[in-house]
Amino acid sequence: MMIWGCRLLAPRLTTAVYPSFIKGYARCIYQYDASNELLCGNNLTAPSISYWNKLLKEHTRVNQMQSAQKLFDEMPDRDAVSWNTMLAGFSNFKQTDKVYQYYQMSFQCGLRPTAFTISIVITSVLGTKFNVLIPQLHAYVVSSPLSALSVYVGSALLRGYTDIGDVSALGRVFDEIRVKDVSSWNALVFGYMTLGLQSEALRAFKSMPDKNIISWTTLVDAYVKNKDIKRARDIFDQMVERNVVSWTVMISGYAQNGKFLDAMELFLIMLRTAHQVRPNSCTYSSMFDACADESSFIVGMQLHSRVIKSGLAQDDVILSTSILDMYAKCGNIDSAYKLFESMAKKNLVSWNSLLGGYARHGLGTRALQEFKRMKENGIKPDQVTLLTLLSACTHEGLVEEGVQLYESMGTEFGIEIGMKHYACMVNLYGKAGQLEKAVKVIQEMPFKPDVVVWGALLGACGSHSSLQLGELAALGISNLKKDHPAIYSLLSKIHGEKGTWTTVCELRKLMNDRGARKQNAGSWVESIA
DNA sequence: ATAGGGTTAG
Repeated sequence: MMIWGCRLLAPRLTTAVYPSFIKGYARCIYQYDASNELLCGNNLTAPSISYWNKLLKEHTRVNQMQSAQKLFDEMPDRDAVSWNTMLAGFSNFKQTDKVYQYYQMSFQCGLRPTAFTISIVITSVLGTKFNVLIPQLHAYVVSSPLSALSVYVGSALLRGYTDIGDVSALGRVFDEIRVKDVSSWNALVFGYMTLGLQSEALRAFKSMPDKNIISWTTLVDAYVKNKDIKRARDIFDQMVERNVVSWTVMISGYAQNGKFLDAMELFLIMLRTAHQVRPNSCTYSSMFDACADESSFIVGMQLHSRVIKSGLAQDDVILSTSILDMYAKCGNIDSAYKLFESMAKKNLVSWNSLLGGYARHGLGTRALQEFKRMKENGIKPDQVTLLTLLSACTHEGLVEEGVQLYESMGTEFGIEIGMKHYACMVNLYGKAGQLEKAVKVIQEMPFKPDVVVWGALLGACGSHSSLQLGELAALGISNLKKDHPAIYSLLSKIHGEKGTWTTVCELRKLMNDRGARKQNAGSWVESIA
C-alpha cells in the first residue's frame, strides 16, 4: 500500500528524475492517494501533464510550496497551467516576490501570460509595493492577443487601480471589459466607494443590471469604511436577503466606530430573526472588538461561552486572540493569560496582545519576562511589540530596560524606529525626570517631532516643573497646532508651581481671548457602567 | 486541470 504511487509512476519516469522523485514525493503521493482516486485504476499508463498539474495543485492547496517547487522543477514537462498553478499558490500565501520571480521566469522560458496568469499576478500585487506594476500589466494585456478584457482580468484590474488610487482608470477599464457581469460591476462600485466618490458609486450601483448579496454588502461596507454608519445601516435595512458576511460587515462597522450598543443590538437581532445565519469567527471577532473597546467584560464573557460551545475558536488564532485581547482590555489579565496558555496555535499578534495586556496593567517586569519567553519560542518581534514593551517600561519606570530595548531595535531585531517609538522614549525619560535626555531624543530623531512627541515632553515638564523645557515643548506644539489647550493648562500649572502668578493670569486671559478651551474630562468608569 | 467581486485580531 505504501508504495502505491511509486510503483505506478516508477516505470514511466526517466532514470534521472526517478530517484529524487521517490525520495521527495513518495509520502505526499501516498497521502494524496488515500483521499483521492487519482492514482487508482490508472494502471501503468504514463501520467499526463494534467495529472502532474493536479498533483501540483494539491501541494499548493495545503501550502506545501517547497515541495510544490521541487515537483515543478522535476516534473517531465510544464505547460501554462503548471505555471499558473505555481503563481496562484504563491499568490494565495502572499509570497509576492515569488510570484514576480516566477512570472519573469515564465517569460524567459518562452511562455506568454494567459488571462489566468494576468489575473493571478494582479491579485497578488494588491496592497504591496509591487502594485506599481498594475498599469504595466494592463498595458501588456491591451497590446497582447488578450486585448479585450475578460471578466476575470477586468475585475482584477479594477481592484488593482483601486489599490493604487487611480480613479480615472476605473471607468476606462470597465468600458474595456467585453461582457460585464455582476462581479465586474461590484468591483467598480467598490472602487468608486473606496476612493471616496460616493455619488459615482451610487450611480453605478443603481444602474447595475443585476445585484446580488455581494453588491449590497459591498455598498454597506463602503459606507462603513467612509464612517457613514447611518447610510450603511440604511442600505443594510433595504437588503432583501442577508448572509453572515452582510451581518458581520454591519456589526463590525458599529464596533469599529465605537458603537457598542448598536453592535450588540444588531448581533441579537441576527440571532433572533435570521435563523438560517450563524455567526462565524469574523462575527464573534468583531463583537469581542466592541467589548474590548467598551470594557464590557460581562458581555465578553457570555460571548466567550457561546464561542466555546460552537467550537469555532478551537483552531482559530485570530478568534482566540480577539478573545484574549478582550480579556486583557477589560482588565482581566489573568483570564487573558490563561486563555493564551490554552491556545494551541499562537502567532506574533497573540503575543503582542498578551504583552499589551501586561503593559496596560502597569506590569512592566511581567511584560519583559513574557517577551523573553516569546523570543525563546522563536517569535520575532515587530514594531508593535517594541512599542508595547517601551510603554510597559514607562509605566513601571524601567528606564534602563527601556533604553536597552530601544538601542537594540535596529541592531538585534532589525526593526525600524518610528515616530511612536521616539514619543515613547521621550515619555520614558520624561516620566523618570530625565528631561535633558528626553530633549536629546527629540533632537536626534530623524523626523520632525509631532504633537504627540512634544506633548510627551510638555507633560513631563509639567510633572517635574521645568519651565524652560516646558516652554520649548509648548512652542513646538503651537508651531504645529495653534492654541492647543494643553499648552495653556500645562504652562499655567508650571508657572503656578513656581509662584509666578502674574504669568498664570496672563496665560488664562490669553486662553480666553483666543477662545482655546480646556478639553472636557470624563470618567471612564462612569461611561462603562 | 489554473483566475475575478463582500467580513476578522495587535
